[in-house]
Amino acid sequence: MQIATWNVNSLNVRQEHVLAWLENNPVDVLALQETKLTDDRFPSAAFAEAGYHSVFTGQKTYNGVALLSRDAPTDVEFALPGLVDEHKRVIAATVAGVRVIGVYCPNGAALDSPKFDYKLDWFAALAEWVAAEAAVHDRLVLTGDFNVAPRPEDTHDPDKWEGRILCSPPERAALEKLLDTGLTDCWRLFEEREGRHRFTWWDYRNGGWARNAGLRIDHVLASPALASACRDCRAHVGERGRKRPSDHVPVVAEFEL
Amino acid sequence: MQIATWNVNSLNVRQEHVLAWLENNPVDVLALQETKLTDDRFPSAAFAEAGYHSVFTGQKTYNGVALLSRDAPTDVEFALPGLVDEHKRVIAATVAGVRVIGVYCPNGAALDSPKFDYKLDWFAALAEWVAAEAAVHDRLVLTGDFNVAPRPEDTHDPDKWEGRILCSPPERAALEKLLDTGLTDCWRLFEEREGRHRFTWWDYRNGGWARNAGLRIDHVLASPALASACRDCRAHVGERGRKRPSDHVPVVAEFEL
DNA sequence: GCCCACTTGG
DNA sequence: CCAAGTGGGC
Repeated sequence: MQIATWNVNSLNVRQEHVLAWLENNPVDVLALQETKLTDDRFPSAAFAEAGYHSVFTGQKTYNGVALLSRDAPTDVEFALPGLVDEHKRVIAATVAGVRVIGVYCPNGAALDSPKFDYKLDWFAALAEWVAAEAAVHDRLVLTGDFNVAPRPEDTHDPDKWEGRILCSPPERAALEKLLDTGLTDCWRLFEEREGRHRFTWWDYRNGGWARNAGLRIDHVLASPALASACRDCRAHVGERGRKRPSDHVPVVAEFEL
Repeated sequence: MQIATWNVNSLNVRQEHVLAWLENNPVDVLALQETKLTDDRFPSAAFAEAGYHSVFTGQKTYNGVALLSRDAPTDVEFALPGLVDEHKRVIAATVAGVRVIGVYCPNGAALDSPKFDYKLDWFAALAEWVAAEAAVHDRLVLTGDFNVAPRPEDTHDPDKWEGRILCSPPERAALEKLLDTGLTDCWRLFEEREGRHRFTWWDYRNGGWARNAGLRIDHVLASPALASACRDCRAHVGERGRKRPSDHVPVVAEFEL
């Protein structure tokens, strides 16, 4: 079973990229972030044509998440319980016996911004909910754009990034708390393998991609039952080099179930 | 000798259209309107590559005119003398012994708008200057987007257009005053010929092109010496059907000199 | 409708 | 750098 995540930065603009990628990579589940689409505009028909069910919750201009799946999703939830939040950042569903939670975590803007406090509160609410879900679902995947690079080696330039937004101690602690609920960052199981690329996001600005100035901020986190069955986890870095790319690339984890 | 006019509605967007069209239609002079480019951004090099000299006067967002020519232009003028005008709407040059005046006449907005008064004042100043130029230059062409359809038959639907902006009596009188200086509307010399299309502009709105709801508002006006040498005048209507077209098409007049 | 400038978010 | 919204012009 393959489960993937991709922050598409506007599904309107990236719809053809996603369809083409799914054609070549017929994963079982794809979590999308930053669809930037209200639900009435979600292109369900195009994905159905490609053999995918879709569930989604979105808004104009910002945020918006979706889950595409080959098998029909059940027990769909469209928000974090226990947090009043205008932003559409969470969607969960059970697919083929696996609980999949797709998230678009807040960016945080800057350490001294109110948005940073929102980010930490949001992670705390997520951790609480994921702990509850993990208690119920043996097979659970939490995936998406976390806007946190967990370690110095997950940045192209630790001297530049350590302590800054996406790499600060409070953000890393917040991510760590998610892992403390018993989840494994699947990518780390395979990072020593050949041909593994280290990053999942490259800023549009300052030629981030040309300079390989990236971060690893998109993750697939798996419960013990799934982590032990994980056979691969990689970023599809080539997508960043296409025309009109998203600034994020897909990350795919494979499980032997 | 072929002299053409084209309101490109942003040369930034239409640069490739113009280059492709010139490749197939290597006219001697092409007058452009609505370049919407400041002079520092005018793509002279691309046109030089294609074998054209260029002179231009433009501004950000609005207006902007240019003359492209195979032969080097001389005696270039960049404005209407005798009118203080922020708008870059006029450019004149002598090319191969022909005085070419390229104009982007004001639209006028609506009959009761101050912009309408500006339009009439602008035409009056143009007529005065053209009369002076015509006295000096035997071979003279005044061409561009005049934003006036001279006669009912220059509209797709006279019942709708007569009396309205672009077709009102004062505007037609203002255009007539230009012709009174001894100029001929070249298109009328050939309008009975087969395969002649009647319009040069179709509104982007309401499927103007699909409905052939056009107007003839782009003209080539020639002095007697040139009018008697005129062998053809036609609109290149096919350009309106291309991808991301301007709302205007090129109009080409041919002179046997 | 389409194009531009400006703003906000990242 | 890229995307989306607003507002003006035609």
